[in-house]
Amino acid sequence: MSLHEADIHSGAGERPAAGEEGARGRFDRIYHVLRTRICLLDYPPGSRLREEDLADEFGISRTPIRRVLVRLETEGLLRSVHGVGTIVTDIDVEELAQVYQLRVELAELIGKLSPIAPDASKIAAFRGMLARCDGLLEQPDPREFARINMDFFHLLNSLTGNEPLREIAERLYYQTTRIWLKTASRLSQYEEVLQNEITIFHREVADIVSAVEVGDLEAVGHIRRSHISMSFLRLRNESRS
Amino acid sequence: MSLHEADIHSGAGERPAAGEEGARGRFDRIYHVLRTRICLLDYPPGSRLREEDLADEFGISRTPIRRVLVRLETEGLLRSVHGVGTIVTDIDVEELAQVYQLRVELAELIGKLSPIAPDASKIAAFRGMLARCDGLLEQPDPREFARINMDFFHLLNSLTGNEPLREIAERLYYQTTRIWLKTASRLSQYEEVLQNEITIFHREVADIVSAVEVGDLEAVGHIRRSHISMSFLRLRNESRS
DNA sequence: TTTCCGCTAGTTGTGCACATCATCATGGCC
DNA sequence: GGCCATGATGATGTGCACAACTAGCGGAAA
Repeated sequence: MSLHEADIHSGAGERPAAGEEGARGRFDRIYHVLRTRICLLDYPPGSRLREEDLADEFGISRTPIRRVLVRLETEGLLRSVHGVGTIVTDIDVEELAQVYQLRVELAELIGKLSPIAPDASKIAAFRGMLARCDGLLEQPDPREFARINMDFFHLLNSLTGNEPLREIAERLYYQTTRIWLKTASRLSQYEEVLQNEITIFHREVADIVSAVEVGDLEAVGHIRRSHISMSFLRLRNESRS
Repeated sequence: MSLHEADIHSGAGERPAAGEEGARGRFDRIYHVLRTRICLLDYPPGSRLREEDLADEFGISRTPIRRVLVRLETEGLLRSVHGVGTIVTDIDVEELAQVYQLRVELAELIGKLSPIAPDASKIAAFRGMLARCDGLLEQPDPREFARINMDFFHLLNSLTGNEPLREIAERLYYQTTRIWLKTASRLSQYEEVLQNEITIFHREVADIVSAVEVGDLEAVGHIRRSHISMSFLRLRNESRS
């Protein structure tokens, strides 16, 4: 039944052979590239993605590109309209309130459902994240901030062994993460807000690293929960001003 | 923004025109049909779905069918392998333990996140569900049991206004609902188990209807939570015997 | 001047032919 | 007699041409 076992054949690799990649690997690669572009606002909300352009860029035809776009559409990041185009969904703070509510609840579950006790290398990864935050604090940059935030999320997500939970938390994260860059870039006191946000994020990372070091994953969940909640409230207040 | 409003034009409908359906409507229709077939074991685990057969059945080509299959694959109900076919995923009680854990937690959230106070028609729908359970109790049938269970889930899901939660809960539900029919059909004491399970389900519905009638949606969540949890434990015990 | 009709350009959706891949049967070689 | 190679077969994946559809522009009529 299980087709998952790696086939150990005789000579040259018939499988993805180190350098190559199968159809599934290419799908994942393009999917992640496009998702990152959307969340870093390389494709701003409302902009159009021409299927043929993407096909040319990745050196394939429209067909496999469409698979990726369909996936991104089900995730809520795109919307394809017949005869019009494939446009990046616009997002609004109020519309994301429900997603944030759900993320708050799920954050706590990460420390409760099948928690994975972090080993030495994982703890090292957390400390490395803290170091990146130090650098960010000295040299603030919104794009780099978004990237670190993303990497930190994946690291946190790896603390639970519950795969469905990981998948869902990831999906919700990518539905909401754009909103900060979008609203912040339109604020007048942009520099101040960025610096402030980075400072708060640095504290969150420091707190969580402390909790990880002593192996208290439930505490990680609580810290994370409160920070997601507060982050949303700040966002809401800023967008109303 | 909202394209959801029904267009009230002059004469003959330019939109889906009552009888017709757009590409998106057809997608949903076929998607639901196939999902139901999978969950009712019309397509048993391990069986193969030929894209061309499906294309012929629905009177279209392989292309739009593939969209549906890709979706069902991301939901975890199918698995397409190049050169082999698209096969219905096989499921195992132990593998679903994590999904059940998550469903247990989410069940409680339905009563907490943006609960919708049920109006008269909704309460009537719940009572109708109870009536269907009465009928089922007198004339046990596994397939009908699965159908009622499905409808009851959707009714419960409509009690929360949190759309992301509804979507996720639905996805997890359809990942797990097949397992009961599959394991039960292989038991020796099939009739007894079915009768017992229906009796318990009838109690659950009665309890929840009572809670809905007094408008206590948090209680609904708690009842639902405990029943999902116990249902999984029974399943696990039965499959081990 | 304004409004409405229709045309054109451009995009996604669909159908079909072919490429790619895995499985299985078959036959020759050791 | 057993084993490996090889081709036939049938499935999904890909590329391409065309259909369906929308938005915008332009011109003619009221």
